[in-house]
Amino acid sequence: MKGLTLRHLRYFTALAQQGHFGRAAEVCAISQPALSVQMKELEEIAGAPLIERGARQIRLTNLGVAFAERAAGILRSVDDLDGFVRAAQAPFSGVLRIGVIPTIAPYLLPALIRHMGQAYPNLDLRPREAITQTLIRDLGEGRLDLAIVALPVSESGLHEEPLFEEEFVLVRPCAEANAPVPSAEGLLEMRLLLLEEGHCFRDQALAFCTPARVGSREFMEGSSLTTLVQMVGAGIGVTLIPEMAVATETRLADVAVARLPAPRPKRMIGLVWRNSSPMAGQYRQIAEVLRGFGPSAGR
Amino acid sequence: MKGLTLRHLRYFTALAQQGHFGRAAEVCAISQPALSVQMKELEEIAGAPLIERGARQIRLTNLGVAFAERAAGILRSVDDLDGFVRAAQAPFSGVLRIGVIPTIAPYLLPALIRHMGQAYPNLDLRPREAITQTLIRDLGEGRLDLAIVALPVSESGLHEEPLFEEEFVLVRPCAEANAPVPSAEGLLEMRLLLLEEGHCFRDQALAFCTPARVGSREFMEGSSLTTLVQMVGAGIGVTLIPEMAVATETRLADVAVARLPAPRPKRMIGLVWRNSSPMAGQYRQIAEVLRGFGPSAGR
DNA sequence: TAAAAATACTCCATAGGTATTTTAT
DNA sequence: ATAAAATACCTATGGAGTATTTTTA
Repeated sequence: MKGLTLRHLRYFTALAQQGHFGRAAEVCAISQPALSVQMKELEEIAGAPLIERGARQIRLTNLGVAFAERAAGILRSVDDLDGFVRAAQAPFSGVLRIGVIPTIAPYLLPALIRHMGQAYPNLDLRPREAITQTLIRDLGEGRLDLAIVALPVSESGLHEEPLFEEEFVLVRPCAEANAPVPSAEGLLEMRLLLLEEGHCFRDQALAFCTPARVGSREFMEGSSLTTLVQMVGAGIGVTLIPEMAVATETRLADVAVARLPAPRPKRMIGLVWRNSSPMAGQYRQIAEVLRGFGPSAGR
Repeated sequence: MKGLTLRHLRYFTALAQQGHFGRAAEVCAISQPALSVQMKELEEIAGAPLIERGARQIRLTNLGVAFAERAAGILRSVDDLDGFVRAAQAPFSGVLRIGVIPTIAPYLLPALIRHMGQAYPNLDLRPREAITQTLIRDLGEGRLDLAIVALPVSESGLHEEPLFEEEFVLVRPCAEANAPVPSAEGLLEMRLLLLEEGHCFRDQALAFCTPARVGSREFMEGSSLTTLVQMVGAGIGVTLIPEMAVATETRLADVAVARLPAPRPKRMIGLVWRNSSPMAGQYRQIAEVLRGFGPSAGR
């Protein structure tokens, strides 16, 4: 069918419906000769007679009738594209693959999923939890649309949209609840429990202590904040956790939470996308929604 | 989707596969700028971003991916049209609606259907039995492709293709088997059994007797040749039947068959189609096949 | 700086218009 | 003679080419 165009099909289906070149041409808003030429061309392309031409009236051949049905089906699919795009184009609709770091995901995602599911039933939200490195790589390679991580990521080609700042708090065994809050240097004297390598929060917590030279000291490591807090509850040491994790993690643990002295440790949480993405406008709207879920909301 | 063309979809699916304007353009056998312009136009028509443009590589948006899938489906349907037409175009294939008069159908159709079904398995033969008047009307109005009737029909717009001549024979009770064969005039002295009004064969049989002035005589009437022959067997009268009916109708009846004296009554059986039909070539081939089923074959 | 897409322009193929002829009833 | 489609011819839109600029990594 080399050279076949949708125009041919549109005109032909009109002709099939009207059974008359003049009227069909009118329907197509073209002149009768123009339609005549196009139909002749169509039969040439198809390599088969589709139209039975009589002087007073025309009619389709059996093949023409079948062809017209198929053509109508194709045109329907084409016209459906329009509605399809419009539906997908509606804000907060379609697939949205979003990655979140493990020290945010458990505290943000439940509320986010609940909220988005109710507010935007046409949005197919697909969250994933992974460490920053993985998220950034997947984002860059197109396997994610958005990532919620701690800024900065400083990856070329990615846009960073700040969402909110999040402070870190000290978690101690209950027994020490009334002891004075240690300084950054003092923290290193205690047994500090940290997340395992790869988690950005590990580095962020360590950064707070760095002024006092971390050196080669050994720390207990855990693979989740829950683990760390439970270990603190067992009296094994102390740890830092981000503000948003407090409500969830300290509920069932025998621990005390204390704000640290200035300069308080904190991190900036942000939304990241490829700056080549044409959906930036929508992503900014999503950022606005996310700001409503930040720790400032609870303070 | 005003202005959308198959070209847009073809180029876009190529771009989706290649992920690179230059290579996609090469695949499409056009220049890179040409592709670029078309894709920009496509996004304009779609009213949504489909392509995420980066400096080193491009990638489709989520919508673009979904769009490409749909586009590919449409293109597949379009390309299928080709094979569809080719299959339908093969000689002796597709639907063939053929009408046959009742005094031919029972004797011709079984053999015809058997033969065509074996020889042309792709032919969807749809036979119908009706009187000439009905067949001609349906043929003219496009509800039939072909009709097998007695010629001439002399209907404007219809082509008449003669197939074979068919003589009429006299059917008498067995008891009269050795009586001399009556002349046309003699027939009228006997009780002549005829088909009911509407059957062309009734008129054809009467025409044979007309020289002797049929007048207002009363005839017994039957609705099928089988009925007439059975009545003859019961001694009620005599009748004329067409040559092709002899084998079938006289097998189980107690009757004798005799050829009539010259000028022997006969009729020309022909194949009829709209002379506006572009399938005339194929119909002529079918006429050739039908000639093999005529009475001359059995003589 | 280099690779890739977008833009600018030019040309030509072709869709479509008007006028006319052909065809079949 | 008439209605309808085909043909002839002309115009203008737009698809595609080449050359060039812009962009971003």
